[in-house]
Amino acid sequence: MRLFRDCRDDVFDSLMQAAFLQRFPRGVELIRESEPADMLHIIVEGLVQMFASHGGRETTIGFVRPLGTFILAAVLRDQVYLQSARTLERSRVLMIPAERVRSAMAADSGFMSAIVGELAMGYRNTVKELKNQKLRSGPERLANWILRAQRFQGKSDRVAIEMEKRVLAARLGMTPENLSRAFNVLKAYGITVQGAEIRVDSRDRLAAYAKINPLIDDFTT
Amino acid sequence: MRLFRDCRDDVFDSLMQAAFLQRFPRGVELIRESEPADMLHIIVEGLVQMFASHGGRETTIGFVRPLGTFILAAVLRDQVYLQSARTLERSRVLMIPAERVRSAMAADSGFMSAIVGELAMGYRNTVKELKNQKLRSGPERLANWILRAQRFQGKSDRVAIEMEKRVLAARLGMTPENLSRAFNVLKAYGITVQGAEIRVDSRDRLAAYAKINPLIDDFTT
DNA sequence: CGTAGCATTGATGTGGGTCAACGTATGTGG
DNA sequence: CCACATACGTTGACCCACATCAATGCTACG
Repeated sequence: MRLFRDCRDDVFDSLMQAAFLQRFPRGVELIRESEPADMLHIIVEGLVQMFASHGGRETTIGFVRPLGTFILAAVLRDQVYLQSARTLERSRVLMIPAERVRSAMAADSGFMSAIVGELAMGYRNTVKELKNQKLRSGPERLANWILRAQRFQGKSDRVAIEMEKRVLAARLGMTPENLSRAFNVLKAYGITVQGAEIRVDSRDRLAAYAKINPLIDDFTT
Repeated sequence: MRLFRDCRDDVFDSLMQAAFLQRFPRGVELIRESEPADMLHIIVEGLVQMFASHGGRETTIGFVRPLGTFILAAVLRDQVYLQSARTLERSRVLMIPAERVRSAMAADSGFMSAIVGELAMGYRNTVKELKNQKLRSGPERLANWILRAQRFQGKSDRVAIEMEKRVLAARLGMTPENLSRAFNVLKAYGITVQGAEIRVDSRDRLAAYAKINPLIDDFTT
């Protein structure tokens, strides 16, 4: 994977020697905010939700899918986690002790450079997610999600919802009830839902409503 | 400053040779989102607001005060800015060409290490700001701001608002109207406002309402 | 002084959360 | 294989936080 591409062999071995790969069923809390960051997690398979709580409320901060990492920033600063993580699907996670990551970084500037890139990308994705949340309405976020899923899955006018709707709702920062209502709003723009399948009558009409913005939606920049 | 402490002398010289220090009056847009990241900005004096726009709306993402930096992540990835920045006070800003920062990083692992720390801290502060916004109500955010300002300014029961109220409102993620209302809400917890001065009758009552949370409020962790 | 911008207050609108009821699907045990 | 249980999904009613709009008051500076 990208993170280890420029890693020296001995450093890589040292990391892997201390690492372990573990399977988790769905709905498991992998880390909890306020705990010290003792492991770097790399998600190999599945889907993980990052969230935070305060005063009985909870908010979704983002999602990690293969081969993303968390929580790199806490590991690097040797601090507590600011976020919690739970699996949304059966997942496989590679865990590397934080201490090893820090010493590998000190020993191998190629690895450190990769870490910097990964960290910067995570940072930028968080900023994009924040903009998505604060500058768009619920139905707009859904419209953009559909367009992205369609691009990702192929060019058909059918889009499969590959997770439970309640999970999609959380991912889009809304309640399940409001997700239903958001789908109803999008009916006017040629969207129909049948179970786990979405039909897109007119990509153009949907795109006009969604107001695609590369500074929010592009996951490579 | 911390960012250059472990920097090799020749690398530091190379950075400073290409850098320039500039003064800006209040209300100047220093960078604009979607532009390529050509300069790393280090704020030496003053106050800068980071914000983003989309579809006619605008949202505050955070604030930078001395000796913070922006936009490190964009500079490191050689990408466009995702945020815009404007001065909220007269400010002095040190600007270093992005290319120099990247080559200095490649040449000097001490500097790279400092960059990693700065980037991770910025990342974590953004996450805290996001939690502050999404998990607290407006009056709660104000209460926490008052408590922090009080700690910062001294132990008196008077707290000075050192910026225009409209600026404070933006910083707290609300409109000026709602800031007024938030102050009214806090009357019940012993807060009175007189122009630019806040009086805190009982720190304890305010703190109980504010629900201080180190995972949101501490700026060092 | 007078005026322009800032601050406050009130009225109103809206997005989205919450609660409750009902419908629908899925899987399990008799 | 059916019946029921359990969870998920949808819909409607309602509420709350906050934005918006409009009017007025305040203050500061030329």
